Amino acid sequence: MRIVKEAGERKNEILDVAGRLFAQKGYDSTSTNDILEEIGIARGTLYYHFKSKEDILDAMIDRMMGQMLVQAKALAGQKEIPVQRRLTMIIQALQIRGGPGDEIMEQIHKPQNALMHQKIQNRLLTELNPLLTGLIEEGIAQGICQTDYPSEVVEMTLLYVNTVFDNLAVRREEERRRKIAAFIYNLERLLQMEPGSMSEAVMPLFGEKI
Amino acid sequence: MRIVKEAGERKNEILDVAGRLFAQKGYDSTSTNDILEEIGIARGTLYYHFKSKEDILDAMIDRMMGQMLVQAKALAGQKEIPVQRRLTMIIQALQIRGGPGDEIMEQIHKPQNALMHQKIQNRLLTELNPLLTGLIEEGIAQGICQTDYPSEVVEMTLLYVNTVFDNLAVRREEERRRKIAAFIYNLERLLQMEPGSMSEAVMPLFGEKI
DNA sequence: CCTCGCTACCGACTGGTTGTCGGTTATGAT
DNA sequence: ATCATAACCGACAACCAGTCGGTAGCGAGG
Repeated sequence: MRIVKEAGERKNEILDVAGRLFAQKGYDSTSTNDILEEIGIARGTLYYHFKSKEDILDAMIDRMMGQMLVQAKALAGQKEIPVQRRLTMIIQALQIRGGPGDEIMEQIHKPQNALMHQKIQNRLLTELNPLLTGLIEEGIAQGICQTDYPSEVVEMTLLYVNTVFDNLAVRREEERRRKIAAFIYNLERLLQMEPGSMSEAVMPLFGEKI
Repeated sequence: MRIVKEAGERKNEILDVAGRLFAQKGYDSTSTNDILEEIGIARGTLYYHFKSKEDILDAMIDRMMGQMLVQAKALAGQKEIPVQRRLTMIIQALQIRGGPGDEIMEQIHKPQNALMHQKIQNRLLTELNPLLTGLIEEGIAQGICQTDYPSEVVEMTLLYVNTVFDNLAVRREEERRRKIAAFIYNLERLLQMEPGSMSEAVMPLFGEKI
C-alpha cells in the first residue's frame, strides 16, 4: 500500500507535478491538494519534503534555473559562433524550452502568476547576467560593439525581453513587427553597433515561435 | 449604533485603509478581516461595496493612477521648462509620492506584492507611455534628441526605472552610483543625445531620496 | 407626522485553503 | 532478528474569501 521512495526522487516527483500544474493553472489557483492528489501521497508527505507551498515554487525555479544555466553556458562557450548569434541563441533557449519548464513560460504572464514571474525574473537578472555580460565583453574585444556599461545593457535587455516580448503573442501582427524592429534598433544603439548588424542574429528569435 | 455613509465616501474609506495595509504588509498577507476590523464594518459591508478582494486592489490602483496622471499631465504641459527636466520631474513624481499612495511604493517590491507591482507596472506602461512619448517627440522636434521608436524607448525606460531603481535603496552606495550613471549613459544612447546632456536633468532624481 | 421603499449595513455560515502533529510503516544496518 | 531512522500518513486546527437572508436608517411622498 504505502509506497516509499528515496527523498530526492520524491522531491523531484513533486516538483514535476507542481511545475506542470503551476504552468497549467497558475501558482495561486493550484492548491497543495491538487498536487498531492495527483501524485497520490498524503498531506504530511508533501510537508515532509517541503516546508511550504512557496518553498515548492522556489525549489522548482531553482531546478529550472539550473537547467537553463547549463544550456546557456554551453551555448556561450561556442567560440566559433559569432557573438551576436550566441547571444540570440541563449535568449531563445530561455523562451522556447524543451525541458520540463516548457509550458511554464506560456502561463507565467497571467496576472495569477505574478509571483512566479517576478521570482524567475530576479533570478534571470542576477544569474544569467554575468554570462551575457561576458559575451558582450567578448564582442567589445572583437570591436563588434562598444559600451561602458555592458552589465546594465544586459539588464535592460533581459528585462525588456522578459516583460514586453512575453505578451507579444497577444498582440496584433503589425505591432509585433514594430516591437521587434524597435528592439533591434535600440539594442544596436545601446551597443553602438552598425545599424542593421544585429538584425540577422536576432530575427531567428521571431521566425516561427511567438 | 450602525453608522451609515454615502457609498462613495465609504468606498474611499475602504480604499484608504486597504491601501495603507497593502503597503504595510503586502497584498497577499493582508486579509479582508484586517481591513474591515480596522474600519469597524462588517464583512457584508465590504462585499456590498466591492465584489472581491482583488476588486479592492484594482480600485485602489485606479484611484492612484488617476492622481498620478493628473500630476504628470500638469508637469508635461509646462512648455517653458526644458523637455529633459520635465521628463525627469514626471518620473520623480512617480516614485516619491505625496499623496495617499505614498508608502505604497516602498513596499511594492517585496515578493509578497508581486501582483500589485505587476498591475501598477502594466498601467504605467500603457497609460503614462503616451504622455512621455509626446515629450520625447517634442524633444525630437526641438532637435534635442532623435529616435525612430520613441514609444519603445519610453517603454524600456519606464520598465527599467520601475524594477531596477526600486531596489536601489537596498544596494551599496557604490553600486547605486554606477546604476545611475549607466542609466543616463544608456538613455543618452537610446535618444542619440550629446553625452552628458541628460545628466543635469536626471541627477536631481537621486539627490536626497532613494 | 406616518409609512414605505431603497440604500447601506450586518454577521453567521460555507467551502476551501495551508500548515501541523502524533502516530505508523518500510528500509537498511547491525 | 531487532532496531533506529527515514519516509509516510491523515485527522485536525486555524484561517480566509465570498455568500446570503435579514435589518436598520434615511429620504420622499402622502
